[in-house]
Amino acid sequence: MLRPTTKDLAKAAGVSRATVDRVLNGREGVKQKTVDKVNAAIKELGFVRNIQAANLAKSKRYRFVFALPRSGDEFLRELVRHIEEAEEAFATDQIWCDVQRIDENDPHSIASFLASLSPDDASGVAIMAPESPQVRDAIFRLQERGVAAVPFISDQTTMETDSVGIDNRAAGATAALLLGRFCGAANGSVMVIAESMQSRDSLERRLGFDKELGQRFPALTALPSLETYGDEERTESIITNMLRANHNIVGIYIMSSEARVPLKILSGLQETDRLVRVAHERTPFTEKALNNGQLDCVITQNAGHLVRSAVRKLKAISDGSSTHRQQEQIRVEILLPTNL
Amino acid sequence: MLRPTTKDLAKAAGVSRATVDRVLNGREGVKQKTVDKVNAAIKELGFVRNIQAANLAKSKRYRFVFALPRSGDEFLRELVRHIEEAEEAFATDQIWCDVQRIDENDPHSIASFLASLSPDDASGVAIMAPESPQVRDAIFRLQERGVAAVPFISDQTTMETDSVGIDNRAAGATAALLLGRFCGAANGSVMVIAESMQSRDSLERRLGFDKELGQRFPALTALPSLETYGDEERTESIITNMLRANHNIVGIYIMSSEARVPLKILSGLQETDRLVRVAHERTPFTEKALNNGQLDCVITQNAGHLVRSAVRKLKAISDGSSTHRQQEQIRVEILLPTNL
DNA sequence: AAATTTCTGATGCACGTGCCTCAAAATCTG
DNA sequence: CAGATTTTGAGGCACGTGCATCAGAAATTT
Repeated sequence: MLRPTTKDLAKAAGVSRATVDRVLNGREGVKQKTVDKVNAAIKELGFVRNIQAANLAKSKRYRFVFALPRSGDEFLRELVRHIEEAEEAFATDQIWCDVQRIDENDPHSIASFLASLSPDDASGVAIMAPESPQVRDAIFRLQERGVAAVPFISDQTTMETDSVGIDNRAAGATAALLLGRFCGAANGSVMVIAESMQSRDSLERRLGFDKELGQRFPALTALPSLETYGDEERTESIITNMLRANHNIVGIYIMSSEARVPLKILSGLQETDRLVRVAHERTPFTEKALNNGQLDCVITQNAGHLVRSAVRKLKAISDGSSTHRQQEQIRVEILLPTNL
Repeated sequence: MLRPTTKDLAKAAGVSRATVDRVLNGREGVKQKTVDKVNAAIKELGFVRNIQAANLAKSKRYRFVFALPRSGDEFLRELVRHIEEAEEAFATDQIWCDVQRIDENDPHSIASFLASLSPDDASGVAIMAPESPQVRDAIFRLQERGVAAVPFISDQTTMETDSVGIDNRAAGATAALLLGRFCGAANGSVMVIAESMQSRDSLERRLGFDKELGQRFPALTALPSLETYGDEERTESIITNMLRANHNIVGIYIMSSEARVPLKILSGLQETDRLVRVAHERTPFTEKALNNGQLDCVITQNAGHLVRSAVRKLKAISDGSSTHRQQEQIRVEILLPTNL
């Protein structure tokens, strides 16, 4: 019933607690033979280090930094809110969380920010920034210095196992499937609106979307992606132009994580009522849009889960333990007016 | 940067650590005035009890029992799997989990099982059983004895705030919305299959389903619920009879949490290919069915989340702390072949 | 065999809290 | 005011682990 302690381990291995301690914490000056004996005992007894007690002894505290883009609209605000909530929820685990804004389009400044972090400032960092060689290198050097790091929401190919976020191809495919089915038997074309096609996330969503739409709904054609660059005027003009040029549009897929502006523009236009509209990310705005029928469906990743998963992953890396895969997989969620 | 300790509290309140301790742990023999002083200091310093250290001192271990129905098919198996996984994941928190099978239709035996639990055996129980006066009373007495208890998946009206599970009306409504939209412009009727309409869960799903279908899809009519009682032969006969009697069926809603048997029977029948099929709960079987097109959509509650949420809730009750609402709300998830 | 080096054991303090005892101080009672 | 009672303080041990020191044992080299 009780978990074995280091004392039990020592007895079982026929060594002293001091030696067990040396082995557990990888200190040198222990014969291989003795190390093996201790490891055998660990296995035999099923010893699990009591991290609470260990942290207490070390008076260890975790400080995790969320490096988030400086720009952004509602989705980002939601993230910050959830980070603050997580800070409270994890308070009993001696975990502090901070948000640090970074210039997502300036790899150099991101890299130098990461370079400035020492293990004393932060036990871990969750980084939301597009992939770039500088950032990738900075992350590696961080890890070498003993600071945990996980890519957050935006992919970094280099470290896929530890990244926190959804499978964007699956998200795109899901959007296609729902949009297609909601269109019924209609045939026509689908407008796709993105913020920018530079990021890997957008590319993957588009890839998944096209593949699924092509396979399952031959009657529907996806139009080329419109890129808003986060500029409201530009958004308005490209959308109206696209609608003018294509009279057979039956659906709209808003791929970017900030849906407010494009959707506002669409709602202002005539004759777009019958269009099936799918967007990404739960925000106060998309919730309202679902409820009043401006959106038919929202594909989202649970912002709270994202944050908590990042925290748990960072803590696990810090502790040198492993998290449970299953728990940390972020699901592609589908939001309808009925399941908000 | 450091969290204040009981020592700091004592100094701030101008009392000794012993008195702080008496106040924190609600021991008597402290003047109200002193209690107030300490509480004021707690607030002022933002003191948060270090539960890890406290548990260490008490050498507290949690044992949580999941009381699950003896009968059941794949969904229940999934639950058990997740409970075992949670046991590992929570090992570092000194938490043990056990599964105890109960006779879900015998309130008396459930009540006597609950009555047999003492705080020494279990720090908390998650109970999956239909509502009944005996069970409700037994739960109350458990709580009085200092054993935490949460209703698990199946509702107990009496203690709604602490229950772990989805909003079944929302689940039913979501099923209706998807089924309706997937049917396109067709009109006809919808077959509804349940295990039994005795349980509150089924009633609520049906309620949500009917309301949504009625409001949004006047062209579709929901037929009366077919009850399988978990009996395969019976299931087969009622389904074939229903199909024979209604030639305008366009969709099927399998409301029970075990979809395997009904769906197997449907697949064996001719002419049911074009029907839109919606079922509940993710299991190896429903996953396969989604992939090969036997099911169009699955409404589910994440079994892993359910289990972990129950554990966290039980622990929080045990600790006398509060969990964060947001995190513990179980979402109505929608599964399509693209987002498995 | 002696000297040196490498390895191991014994011991003790620390972390923050719970819980216990004993004595001292404050308050109340008659 | 004395005596009884309630309230408070001081101190110490425990939980399981990390970390440090020092002495002694074992292995290796000279």
